[in-house]
Amino acid sequence: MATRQRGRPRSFDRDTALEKALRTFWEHGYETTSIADLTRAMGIAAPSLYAAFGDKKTLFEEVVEVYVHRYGGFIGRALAEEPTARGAVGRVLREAAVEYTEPGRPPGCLVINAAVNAAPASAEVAEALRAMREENVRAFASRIRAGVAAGELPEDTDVSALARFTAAVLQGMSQQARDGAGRGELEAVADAAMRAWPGA
Amino acid sequence: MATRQRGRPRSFDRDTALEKALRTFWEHGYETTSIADLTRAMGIAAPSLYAAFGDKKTLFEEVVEVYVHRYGGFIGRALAEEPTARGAVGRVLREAAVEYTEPGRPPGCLVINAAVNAAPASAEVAEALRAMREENVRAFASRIRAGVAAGELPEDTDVSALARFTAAVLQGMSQQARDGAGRGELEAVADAAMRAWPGA
DNA sequence: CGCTTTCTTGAGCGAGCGCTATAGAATCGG
DNA sequence: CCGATTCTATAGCGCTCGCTCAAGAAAGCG
Repeated sequence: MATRQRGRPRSFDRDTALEKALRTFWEHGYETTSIADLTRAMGIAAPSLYAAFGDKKTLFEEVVEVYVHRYGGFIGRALAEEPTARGAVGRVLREAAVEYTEPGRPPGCLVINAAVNAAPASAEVAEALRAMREENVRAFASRIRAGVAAGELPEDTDVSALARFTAAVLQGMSQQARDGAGRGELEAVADAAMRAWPGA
Repeated sequence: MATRQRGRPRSFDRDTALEKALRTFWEHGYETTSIADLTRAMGIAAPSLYAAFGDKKTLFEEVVEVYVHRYGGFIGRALAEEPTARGAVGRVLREAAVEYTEPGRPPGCLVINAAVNAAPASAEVAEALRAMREENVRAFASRIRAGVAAGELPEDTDVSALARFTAAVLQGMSQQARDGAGRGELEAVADAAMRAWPGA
């Protein structure tokens, strides 16, 4: 069919505007980004924003979806592609040092930092990000457990402790990045963390 | 002298009200705590708050001062009292696991978590907390450097990397605590972190 | 008892919040 | 061209924000 669109066409590019919103939320967080901040960054007026993206919470949810796909994929790739658990987690941390300090982007991780301070009205958003962080812990644990099963790591390895430690380091690196730490400093943190692994 | 106070006496206890404000800021953060939240928690009306504590930013500064003295002292004590750098940092992390999950308190650390998401209007407050975190990194580095000088740690120890790693773990532990991690889980993170030390 | 001083209370300021009603502009099918 | 449709732009809704004015209450001093 390809029935042509009726009515007045949209005067802005939806993906471009969404990316602008993403950057704004990434830099300032969910609650501290106002609709006025968004419309300014996106170059559109409020009614256009609401027509194209729904309300603030819905827009943020779409932003998170895009963020995870476009900027958070390195974690899943490292865990899936590296042959050893140690290599996988080491690559996650070292790549995080790069990702979190990439020039031309807000520093740190949106999922980690965008809803740390949330009023009760934003509890759902904060909880959604918290669940994603918890899911990361589970992914680390799953990969480490596979490493134990494969004989790569000792049988008595405390899998969940190592997974939670990895997540804590990642979160610490993200805040350090926001506090101004550079790529080299974060890489040193990542290397230090890997020395905590069994048989280092 | 002891000139008695003239005029109507204050109807609330200043220290008690300040502690209530401290808990509220600790739990919800600087920007996401409103004056209405504070007056409700402190049990006083807005003009009384402003007369006794100044504006919101000034009140927060006093809250931070009390917080550091009352709840943040364990870091300085551990660094000063332990005979070795390794023992000092290990004690900081293990005590943090306890402090950050103490029942009857908001989880995590106010200095680490209260101003992660800050609008430009609160930039000064966010920067003040950032400076305190940076000061912590320097304190860790100083103690570790002393350990190297004392021959406790190898000459080629990367002092600033180990210091920044410690700070990152501490910050990660604080966020994990806010995300619901228990004392035991955080202690496991602390123990894991200490295995990253030279000669572990 | 006044008089002064200090605090409390209630009301409300201007500004910004998330969000939307309304009217006009731009494109379609016919 | 006409009407239907879908977007944009202005303006403003009710609400909350940080903060303060004005009036009254409670204390000490003479």
